Amino acid sequence: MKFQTITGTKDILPSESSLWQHIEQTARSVFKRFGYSEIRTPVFEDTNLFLRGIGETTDIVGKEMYTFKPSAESEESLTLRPEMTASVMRAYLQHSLGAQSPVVKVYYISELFRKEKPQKGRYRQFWQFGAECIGSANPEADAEVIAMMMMIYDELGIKNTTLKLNSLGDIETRKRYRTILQDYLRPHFDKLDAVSKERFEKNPLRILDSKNPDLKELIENAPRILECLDEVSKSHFETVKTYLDDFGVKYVIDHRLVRGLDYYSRTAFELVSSDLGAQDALGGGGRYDGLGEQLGAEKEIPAVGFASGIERLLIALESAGISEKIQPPKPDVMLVAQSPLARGWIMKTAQAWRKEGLTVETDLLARSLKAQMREANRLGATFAVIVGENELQTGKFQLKNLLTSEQKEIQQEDLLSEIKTRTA
RNA sequence: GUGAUUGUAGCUCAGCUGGUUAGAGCGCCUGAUUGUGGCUCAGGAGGUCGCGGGUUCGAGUCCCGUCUUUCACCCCA
Repeated sequence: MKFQTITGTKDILPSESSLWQHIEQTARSVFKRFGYSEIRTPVFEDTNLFLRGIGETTDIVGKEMYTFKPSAESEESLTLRPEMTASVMRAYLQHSLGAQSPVVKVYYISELFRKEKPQKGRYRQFWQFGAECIGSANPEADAEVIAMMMMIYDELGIKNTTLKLNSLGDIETRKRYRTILQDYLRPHFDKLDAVSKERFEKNPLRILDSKNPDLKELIENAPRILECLDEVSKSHFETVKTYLDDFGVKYVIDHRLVRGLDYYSRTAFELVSSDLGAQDALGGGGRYDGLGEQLGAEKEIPAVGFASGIERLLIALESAGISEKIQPPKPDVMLVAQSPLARGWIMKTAQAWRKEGLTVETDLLARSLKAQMREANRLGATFAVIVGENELQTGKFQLKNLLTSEQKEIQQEDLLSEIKTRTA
């Protein structure tokens, strides 16, 4: 029996981890500059958290959750987290984070679990980085979150993206618009496809999202939610757009952008890339003022956030030719031993130099000098030091620069400082 | 869940209508006169042809099942 990864899961191998670290470091760096702190929550939660938070009619909750009982006789139901926002809000409420500071700004880099059929840019265990800004109802928060997300992509060098922007208004607006949309669609009901007919009652806004080309014209001519906005949402949206203009963040208004999770209100946004195939969303987010109350808060808790798929970002980095430029770190020096006695010396010296901060390689296979040199070259070491009986007796060492092929004789006591200055 | 698609050395792939010990490139290892890498040359290791059945004198090649890969629908990051 050969073991292998479960369908929809992936190993991140040593050859790829540099790229992952590069993405994570870039994200952390931007988050830090915006004053966001990291939050880490458990990978599993009470199933009800997601039922309440995400919405029971959504596909995520309806058919994509990994739900299990901690033991056969237990009443409890647990679920591997399919997204982070509900967990973050749960932590915010549980620890009364809002009582300590009026605005709580957190980010995460986490793995999530959804039992979907895998395809390009979609896995059953996948990674997201994202941020939540909790406590401000003002458009400044929306603008900042969007700008922060865009800055990460910008610093990673991602081009060919489109930022889509829309506003869903407040809850009243959505209710009102829902009726308006249904009234518009009702005379055309027979023309709708099966999926859209299904959505007509349950979630008519999703019909706008349909990829069916036959419905294109119908959807184009549908009444737009932006024209139905309440006054507060309208001016909120205008202010968000003004800030984005000021920041130089480019966007397009997309009337069809209706985010899938129930808790969104007002601002909704999505960053799409043409490099990605059918799953074209690199990241997305929006305002979710209603979530806190859904999870049991006494009053409305205004909040806005975004989430980005790391595997999808990887695809975009790949097609932009950026991923190949991120190389794994290379050793400063390879210590090459020519005899058993020399091997003892290089082991001790390697240990000492590593404490000094150098990246030092040695051959663990006791191979020939030639093989050790080959290894040094393969690893991309800057220097090789060849250590044999002569060196140990005379205290004079051959320091070879593998990048230039220059070799010179150095006194033992000067080796470390020479290598340090030349690799700094 | 539905519909397609893939599966041969570590990697990328050949293998014609079923026929003797399954190949290439890259990578890996060793060597090219005894203490020196990268290029070149020579040699070498490495494969239950996803797995299980079946057809056949004979299957990597045909059939069935199963798992897996990839892509799309659905949905989403």
